Amino acid sequence: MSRKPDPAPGSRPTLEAVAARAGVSRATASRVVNGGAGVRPPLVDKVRRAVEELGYVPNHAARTLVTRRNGAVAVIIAEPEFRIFSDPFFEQQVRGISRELTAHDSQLVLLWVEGPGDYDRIGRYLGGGHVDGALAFSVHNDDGLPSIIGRAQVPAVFGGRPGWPGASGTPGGPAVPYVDADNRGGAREAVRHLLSLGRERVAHIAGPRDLTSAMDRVDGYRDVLLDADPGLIAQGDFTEESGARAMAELLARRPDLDAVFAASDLMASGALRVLRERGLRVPEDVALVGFDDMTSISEATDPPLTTVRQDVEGMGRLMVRLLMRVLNGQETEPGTGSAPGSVITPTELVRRASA
Amino acid sequence: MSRKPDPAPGSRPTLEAVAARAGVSRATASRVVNGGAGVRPPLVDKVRRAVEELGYVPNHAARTLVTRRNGAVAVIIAEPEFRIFSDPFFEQQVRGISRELTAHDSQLVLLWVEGPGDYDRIGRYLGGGHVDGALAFSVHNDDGLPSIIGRAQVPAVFGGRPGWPGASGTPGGPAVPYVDADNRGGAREAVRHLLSLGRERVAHIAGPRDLTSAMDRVDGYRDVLLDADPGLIAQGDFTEESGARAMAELLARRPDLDAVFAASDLMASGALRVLRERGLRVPEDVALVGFDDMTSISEATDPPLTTVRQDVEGMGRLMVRLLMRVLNGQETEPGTGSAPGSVITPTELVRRASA
DNA sequence: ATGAAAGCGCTAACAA
DNA sequence: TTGTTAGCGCTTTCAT
Repeated sequence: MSRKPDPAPGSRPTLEAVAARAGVSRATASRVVNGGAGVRPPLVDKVRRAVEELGYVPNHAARTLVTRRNGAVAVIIAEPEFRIFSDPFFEQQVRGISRELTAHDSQLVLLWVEGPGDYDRIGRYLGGGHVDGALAFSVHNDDGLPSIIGRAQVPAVFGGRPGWPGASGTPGGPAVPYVDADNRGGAREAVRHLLSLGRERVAHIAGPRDLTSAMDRVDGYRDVLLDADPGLIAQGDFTEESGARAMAELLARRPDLDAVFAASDLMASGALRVLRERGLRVPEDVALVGFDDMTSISEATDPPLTTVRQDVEGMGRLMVRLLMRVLNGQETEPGTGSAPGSVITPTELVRRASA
Repeated sequence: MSRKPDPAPGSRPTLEAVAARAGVSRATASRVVNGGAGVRPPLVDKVRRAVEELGYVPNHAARTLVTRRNGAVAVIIAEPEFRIFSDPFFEQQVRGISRELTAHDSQLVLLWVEGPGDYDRIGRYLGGGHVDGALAFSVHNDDGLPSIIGRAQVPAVFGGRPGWPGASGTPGGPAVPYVDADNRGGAREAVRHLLSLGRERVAHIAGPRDLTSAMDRVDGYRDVLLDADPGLIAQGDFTEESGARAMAELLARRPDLDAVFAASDLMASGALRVLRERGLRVPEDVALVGFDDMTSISEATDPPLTTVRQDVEGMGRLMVRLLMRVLNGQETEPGTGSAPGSVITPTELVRRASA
């Protein structure tokens, strides 16, 4: 009877069906489905009821096709970080992202990069318009991810200040918006705290050289201790083990040190272990400050760690907000040719017993 | 000049543009883009070149609209499990899923459920046709997720045999395909191993009652020890702490026990701790077998744990394969009205020093 | 306030 | 083998 063949039994109802049932046009049905602004209440009601009865759910692809909005954001996680999901750090950041994305009615599409071999696939995906934007984490400087993202021309926000050129606004490379903690400021605060305690020989256990967060913390240390003996700085890699090694090194070079600022709680706990093995009391003989406030560590050590806290979940949420701002074009205002702004979130010194 | 207005500078080239540039029809261009079967080589070349020069990338939404295929699969993770990402178990399973999905040119969309309040959102998403199917994990019996997925009418595969009715093929509820390890068989093997060692009073530390995997392991234990003293079974919840408590309980009830089969390595390690505190030697006085073979635990204990291994990554991959089979309709063959099959993967006893 | 109609970019019959 | 054409389901001017 009907001109158009009846829909297959398994297929979902379309807007058309809703409109028919409500006795309105597709346009009106669409308006109602999208908020119903400018439609008279009785009609709104009719359509709503039809939607209900038919169990209508908008077809995403069709909508995307015309609106050019996907309602999805990619979160790119490279293997080394994923491994670190055990690291409360990452879990928290992803949780923040997930929550904020939900608040923006967007979905999280997880792109798991296991190696450079996956870059092609990722690039194709990003370029294919599957997602409105991407969230990535600043990994090591030599990482190829940034350029992949750049080529895909997809709006992106980084977690952590990227270390490659262009990130800081170098002409040539586009400025990438990022969200980072105030690592430098936090480090300064940690060191100043140690000085305020009367400590005079404050050592530093630094994180990996190719991580901007680690380097920023060294810079903060140096900001306060302008003329610090280079021998007071030892290199670590953010692991417990490296913290222990670095501590041993420092003790060998400067047995007279009376304070240590470690660039991560994990390294601080390693340092603490060595300190105790050597019979040095914390904080009496050596005061110790960590960084991150990973409570599973900082509250568990004996004594608990004084450390620098960063609001990791908040940083995750901020990444999303920044991205949304870019997506909504609020960054491309005609007057200001300004690049999308990055955000530095404040840190906070958390005093516990170790310093 | 042209009938259609020139595309906006920012927009991506369409198939139309590629076709025009290659001097062919859209249909031919489409054919080439999708493999190029049945198109003569010279044309294929031309089109390929045009694609290259224009940097053409197919529009996903448009393609999905007509093919009704998304190339995306949702992985639904509820908060409690996400937390367990620290659990190598989950990380491995998701890795398996991710790899297999990639092999099938599908994307992983992570749906993170923080609580029952999220069910609506999840249901809407699943129903909206954003994904071709869903992968979920069998959580506790009272979980509402299964029904959400059922209502959304989206093909799904579960990790772990669901505990709710219908899962086992109860009429009324649709049978949900799942992938699970042979928990019962593995448990039997563990207990038989203990018996083969000459042990006569084998106790069991069971996992949570609302987890089918845990209950299956109890069943396996009972299969072998038909007339076991109920006092030889103690209740745990898969945590280290609960394993310790259960061990203490067992020792109080049956000081004469000479073997323990714990339903998880974590609980086994807790039991081990208590055993040693009581001055009991493992395996001399009490032989101990765990389950899971989480090497970070089983290889680290002293003595290392004899345990039952399951191929977790493989199970993840299998979940995807099963789903793909459903998606490709290979399960709906006219003749067989059979429900999509579930898969039970074999386990393997790994002998170390504890038994 | 509502409806008619024009596409969004692509695939898949169907023709040629 | 290639091209023509008809939609997929939706949003959005533009009329009314």
